[in-house]
Amino acid sequence: MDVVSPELNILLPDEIMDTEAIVMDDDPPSESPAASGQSQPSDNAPIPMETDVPAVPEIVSLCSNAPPTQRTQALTTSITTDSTLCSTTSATQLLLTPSIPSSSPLTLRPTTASTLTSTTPKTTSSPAGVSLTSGGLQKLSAPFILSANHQIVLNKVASSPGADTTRYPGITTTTTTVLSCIAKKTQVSSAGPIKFIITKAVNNKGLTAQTSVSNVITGRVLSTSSPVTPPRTITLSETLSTSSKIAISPLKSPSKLTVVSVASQVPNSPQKSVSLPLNMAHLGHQILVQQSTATSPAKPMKPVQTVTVGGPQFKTIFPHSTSSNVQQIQVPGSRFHYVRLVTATTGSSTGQAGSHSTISSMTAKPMVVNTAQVRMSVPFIPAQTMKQVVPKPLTSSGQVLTTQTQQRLIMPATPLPQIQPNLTNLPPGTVLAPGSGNMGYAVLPAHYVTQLQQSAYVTLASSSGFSTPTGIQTQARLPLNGLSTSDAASRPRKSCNCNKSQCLKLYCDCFANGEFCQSCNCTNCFNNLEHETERAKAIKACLDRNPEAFKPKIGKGKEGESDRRHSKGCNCKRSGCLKNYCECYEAKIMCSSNCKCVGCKNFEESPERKTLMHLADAAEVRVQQQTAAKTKLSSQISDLLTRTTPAITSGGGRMPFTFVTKKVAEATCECLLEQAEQAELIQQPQATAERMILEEFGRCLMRIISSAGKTDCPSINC
DNA sequence: GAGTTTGAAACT
DNA sequence: CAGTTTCAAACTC
Repeated sequence: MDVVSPELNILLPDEIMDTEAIVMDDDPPSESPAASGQSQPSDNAPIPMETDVPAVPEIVSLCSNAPPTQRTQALTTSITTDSTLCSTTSATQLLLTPSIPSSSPLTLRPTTASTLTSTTPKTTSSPAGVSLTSGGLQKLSAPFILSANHQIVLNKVASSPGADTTRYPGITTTTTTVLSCIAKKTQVSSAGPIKFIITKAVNNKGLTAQTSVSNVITGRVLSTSSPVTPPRTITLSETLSTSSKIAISPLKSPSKLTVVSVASQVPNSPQKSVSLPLNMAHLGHQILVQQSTATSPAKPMKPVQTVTVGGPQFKTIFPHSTSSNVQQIQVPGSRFHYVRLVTATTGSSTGQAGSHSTISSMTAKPMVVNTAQVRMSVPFIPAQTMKQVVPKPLTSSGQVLTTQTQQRLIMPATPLPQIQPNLTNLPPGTVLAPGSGNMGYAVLPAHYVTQLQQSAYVTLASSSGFSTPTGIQTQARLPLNGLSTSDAASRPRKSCNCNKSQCLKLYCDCFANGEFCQSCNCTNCFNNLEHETERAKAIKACLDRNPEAFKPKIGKGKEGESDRRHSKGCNCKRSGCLKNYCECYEAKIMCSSNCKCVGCKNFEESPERKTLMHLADAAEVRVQQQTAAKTKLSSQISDLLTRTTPAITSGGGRMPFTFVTKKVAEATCECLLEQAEQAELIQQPQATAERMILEEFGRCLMRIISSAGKTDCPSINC
């Protein structure tokens, strides 16, 4: 069956990260009969961001039309297959298993096998009115294809009491329905099994067992033939929260469910449509569309908010009412930091603040996502502070989108130049309008946000956008090249010195690490927000050359560092792999069979390596000793000062110099001056006078010494 | 700090 | 895929 046990779900995050570790479950052919006939392009390579997704909940939230009083549900559907088609067209229906324990994950099962062969564009809609429509996948018959790494998150909060809940039977909550689709490019293997896994992410309270989701969400997943690629997951998570938070299945949440394929079909429902270009899958973008739950029941969400792909009106809005609006997403193993911009809690939505959203994929077209409200998460630089994004009021359509029903789009900043906003003219960080060309998204590196913190807010919105203040959130570092998160966090950010690459090639470490250049020594740098268009192109070019380009080169070892190895291997010829020229040595790992190095000395038994290790250890010991010595000395000095200070006033145990206070010195000087005056008065020769003064000085010293320990403040009397 | 060496990335 | 060039970091002086 499509349902994955909760235990298995717990493992999902790691599995998702490690694509190889993920084993696709073979679905009975009956489940995806149509899929067999279809062939999906498997060209897409997983995007680093997407591959790292495990930690990041990928959510497509479908706003439910349930009454506001109902609790929010987030359904997370995980597609575990390598090649995944999340199309609205698929006939597959998801069913919620009845009587699911509150803690137990929700199970959606496709009532029918997903049809991959459908040539007509199809639309999937959540009960909330969110629909995914496949626009032009004639041959693929898939509404849209998401590469494995891509995440599409549609999160809507159902607010309208009149909303159609029938499609989501059992789901009574009006809160947030989240459907996350992570689709990886897949080769269209002949019948790829489709699996649905729906997990109740947070709370199951409102969920009734009887609810069937079949109509609500239809997902198709084509299993890829490539063994290497891990299955992708689409997760529908149900959350109770009425807050603006995006329902995200916790990384290790036991409630997480894995759904192989999910397709929602809600034809005819007015919906926002988001068209995703096929190539988008290549880029591995994450798209998060979330409609936050309306806090006030008085304002039911409108059933449909249409996002038109390719439409000029794609809008991205980042409400900034609170710092909570920005959610940090840390993806283990990924160099990118994702920042999830979450819709503000409450707001007045006017016009068609989309309670419904439609995502349509068009085969050959570059994707244009048009949504009144879309939020995006972008890979971020680690340890950066995120800043606010303020939604701007939409002016063009005359619709005012409020934070309540906003859809959020999370996308990697990198790929998809088609949807890349033109940020060139934007003041850094303040407001990001949907770029020239219909694109309503923005890529914000964390540090950039930090840089912009002084700005009142950062707004990502369509040209007509909204404006609202946003909060600030600090991001954690992502693991970098096999380094643990903490290591990465401790790792000082290196500034590059690029001159000719414009910091848009992998030569540039900043760029390679998915970071914007900041405080670098580079010249003619394009690795910044001002050149986001160029940067996006460069990223795409890199990914075209090597889909793994932004993935960590050092695989994480499962059994310790010994298992860490360079995914690609080094190619050293002269360094013996014992210098930092060698990426293996630099990563403090030994060369492996992946390496093509010549004269390698970076292996376990290498005497040279051992010598270096010993030297390095010795040096480290010396450094540690020096540090310890400095620390000790500093501590002693500090302690001494601490002890001596009170001794001045208290007396006993004082250091000798502590008795020579200013007062004592002045008294001594007076005594000496008086002695000199007396010598002058009696007309003593200079030599005698000097002797008298010295003798007096000696007496003063004796008095000081004798008074030491006797009084708090020695007195000098001539 | 300037110049050299090195190997990954990019290019052909 | 292999050979060459470009590039920036690592290294040396």
